[in-house]
Amino acid sequence: MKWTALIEDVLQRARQESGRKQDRSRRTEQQILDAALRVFGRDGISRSRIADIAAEAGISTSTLYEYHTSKEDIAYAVPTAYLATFYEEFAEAVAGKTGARERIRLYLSLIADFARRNPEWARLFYLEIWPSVLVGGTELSKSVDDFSRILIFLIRQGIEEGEWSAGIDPYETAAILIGSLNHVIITWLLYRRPKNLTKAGASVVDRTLAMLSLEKAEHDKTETAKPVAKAS
Amino acid sequence: MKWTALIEDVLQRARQESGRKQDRSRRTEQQILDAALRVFGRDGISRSRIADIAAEAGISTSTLYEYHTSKEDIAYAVPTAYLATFYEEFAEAVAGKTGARERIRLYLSLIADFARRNPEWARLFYLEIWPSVLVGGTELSKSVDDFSRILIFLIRQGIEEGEWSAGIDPYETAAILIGSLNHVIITWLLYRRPKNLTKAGASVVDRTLAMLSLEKAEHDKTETAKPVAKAS
Amino acid sequence: MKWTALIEDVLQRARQESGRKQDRSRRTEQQILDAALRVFGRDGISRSRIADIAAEAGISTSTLYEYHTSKEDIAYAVPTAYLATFYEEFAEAVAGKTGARERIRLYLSLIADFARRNPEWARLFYLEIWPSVLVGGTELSKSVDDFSRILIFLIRQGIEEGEWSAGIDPYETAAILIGSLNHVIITWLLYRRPKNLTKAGASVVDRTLAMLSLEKAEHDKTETAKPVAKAS
Amino acid sequence: MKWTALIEDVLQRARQESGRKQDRSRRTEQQILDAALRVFGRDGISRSRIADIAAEAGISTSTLYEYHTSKEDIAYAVPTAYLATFYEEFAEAVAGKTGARERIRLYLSLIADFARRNPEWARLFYLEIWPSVLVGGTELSKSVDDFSRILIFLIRQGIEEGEWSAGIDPYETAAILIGSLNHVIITWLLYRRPKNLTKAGASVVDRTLAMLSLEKAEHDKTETAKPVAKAS
DNA sequence: TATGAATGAGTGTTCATTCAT
DNA sequence: TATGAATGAACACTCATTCAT
Repeated sequence: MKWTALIEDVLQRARQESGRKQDRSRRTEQQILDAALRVFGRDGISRSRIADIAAEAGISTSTLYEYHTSKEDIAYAVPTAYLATFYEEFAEAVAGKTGARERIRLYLSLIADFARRNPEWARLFYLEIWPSVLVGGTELSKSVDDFSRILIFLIRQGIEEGEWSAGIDPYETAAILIGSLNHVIITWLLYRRPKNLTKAGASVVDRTLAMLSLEKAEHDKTETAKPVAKAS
Repeated sequence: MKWTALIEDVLQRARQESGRKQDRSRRTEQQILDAALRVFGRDGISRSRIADIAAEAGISTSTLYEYHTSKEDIAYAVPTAYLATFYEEFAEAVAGKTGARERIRLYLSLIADFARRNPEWARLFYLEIWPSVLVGGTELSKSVDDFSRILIFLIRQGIEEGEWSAGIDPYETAAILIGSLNHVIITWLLYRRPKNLTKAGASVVDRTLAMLSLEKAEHDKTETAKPVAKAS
Repeated sequence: MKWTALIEDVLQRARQESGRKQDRSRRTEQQILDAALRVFGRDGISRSRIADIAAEAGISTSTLYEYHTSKEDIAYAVPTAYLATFYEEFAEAVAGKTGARERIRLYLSLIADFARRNPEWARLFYLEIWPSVLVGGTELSKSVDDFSRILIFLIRQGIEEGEWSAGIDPYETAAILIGSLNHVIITWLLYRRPKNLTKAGASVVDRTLAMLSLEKAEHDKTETAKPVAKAS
Repeated sequence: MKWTALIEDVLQRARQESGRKQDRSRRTEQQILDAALRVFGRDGISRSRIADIAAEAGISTSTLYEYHTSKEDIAYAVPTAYLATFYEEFAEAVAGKTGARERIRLYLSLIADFARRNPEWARLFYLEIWPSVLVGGTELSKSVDDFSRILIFLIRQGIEEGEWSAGIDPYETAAILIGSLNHVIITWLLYRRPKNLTKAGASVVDRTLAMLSLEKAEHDKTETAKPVAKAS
């Protein structure tokens, strides 16, 4: 699969037209999502009451049920909507970039920056949604999986481009890149430290990427050494 | 603070033996914790019902209240108990090791292995407890913090021992080490992949440690290069 | 009151044409009644939702309210409409018949046959409407009462015609005739047994009527016997 | 199957030990059933609120749920309990009777009398439960079926005893006997007429039984006539 | 120590009905 | 005439927790 095709695919999954046409509906829907995010972020999903969400959205409980069939449904709709925005942002920003390394750099930095700009969503996503993607099969869980999918794709691309060693496990590399970043983000969400998440995110991304380059260099050295040894 | 003092401190906090003396009580208490772990792991903390835990433990709900004052109390007791076991195991195993690098290696590998041996607890800990350490101030949250504390301590020690660059941020290094490992563990919890967690854990630990060494080497080169450059 | 007057009266009450003139309205009204019958028959009145009825009728819920003021209103309109049809059918068919016995025979047989031809309505009528005619005073409840009224009238007529004993209670006789038939109909509705309701209905009607005749004969014998006894 | 075996079977199905042992429980259970009967009888099952039942029983809603898992469950428990009582009463009373005719007479008369003595239950049973035995498979629906089963059994026995014609359909005969009686009972429930249900019930039972005897006599005559005709 | 019984406070969800367009 | 949108009033059911024995 090509890069453009992958992005298209991801975008398509993320964009979920609500089917509603009328203007009023659209506005209400947005109000609900905003309200839900605020309430979920404040109380946590399980402790949130839909009555609160409705009140926060300025509508009645029953109206909320006109838009979402259950509490669970809302709990999924919120991250889904934001995920879509994130992927849109990324798709736009990545257009100018070539080379796997640069793309990964952009991707991971954007993740951190997006979390900083949407802290309530990030809290919800990293502390509640992600851990419970257990409930597989949902559209959402696929969208979450896309997170890794993109990274894995780019790592493989980087290997092809000779950026990183061919011998390494892409999944492990992905774990290092995204795991490190996640840890920084989660720490920020829990303790608001380090102060500047965007900077800290970029820093850890640059560092891990640099380490991967060093690893490649080291690897190349060893590889080259062997033939020489044989030749002698 | 010295290493031994740190470990002592951590152990002390973790060991929170409940004052129960009688044998029967102890057995019942253990049954409760086992049952709670199973139920929490299966249904998630918020969806678990204490009636279920009591049933699983083979006692009546009211009896359960003789041992724990509330649901929250149980939710804390379970991870606490395991955390204590983990720290005990680590304290024992680390006794023979010297050098920050070796200790970190042991520490992180043991984390992965412990998760593999106690998957239900790991599920609970990584997907529920950790993300919600929000509720700060508790003894538990301190025990969880000890996780990072030990690592940070060892990284600092490593820096002192000249193992890693002095210029780096220990917290970022910790984020890389533990974030990578966590990601591997969580992936395993959610998808049971990679198959062998102990091996995969050790692998990612070795790799990140190796990368840190390369980083140090690179750093040293640059540092040494400069004076040379100046000298020229 | 004369037979023709009774029938006229019954017909008039049953025919409660709604004032709608326009063609489209009429068609929609019919669609609503059909839909309501289907939904009521399927889910039972109390568990039916008007949203379902509207959907089944292919219109919006709000449109349904243009035709009926409430759920109760629909619940009455459906049986009323069918009851009217039934009485029309009966009025037409009975025109050629003379004699109370023949008329009763026709009446009861038609009841069974009508139920067979309109099983959904029958289900609604026998299992929901009839039992709850509790809510008296309505036009509908009067129409339901007409059911018995007609029968009672004919039984009295039969007594006058010397068909049955004068000493018997017409209400009890009616209970026997219609109770037996109802039981057959209800059994059919619940278990679809006997297979052929029209036949089974006719059979039980004929049998009960025959039994009434035997009773009359027996009665006459006893009555005649007595004077004879006295004479001796 | 023998008569005694049939009765045993019916009784066993009807008697449903609640499993509760303690005295307080038993009393509460009874209070619930009494309250439910009152409320159901007053408002109809679907319009009854369990909060009302609980209040009527002098307990809290949640306590009610300790005894019954759902509203439906209560709706079944009430008629079931009374049905059990009825079968007990019948079993005791029938002990002294021999002969199918006498037994049927007792059976049907007892049905009417039982309805008179328990009018709230009768209202519930005849106007709500019976019509909706649709929901088959329940223990209750079997207990309801036992109603007919007993009658059919006795009719067959009567045929064997030469009480009634062998040529007739027992199910139709049952429909006549029980349908007539039901109609009388339902009329009484709806309009409180005739005043004395016990008497009216006994009357219609006696009359239908008498009619069946006349039918048999008539049948015998015809049967005997034929051979004679042949002999000539 | 153990438990059967009881409960208060809560909450997600339904549905008939109205209203502005 | 038709309907999309909105809602108030209910209501069944849950569950952590207490208390008398």
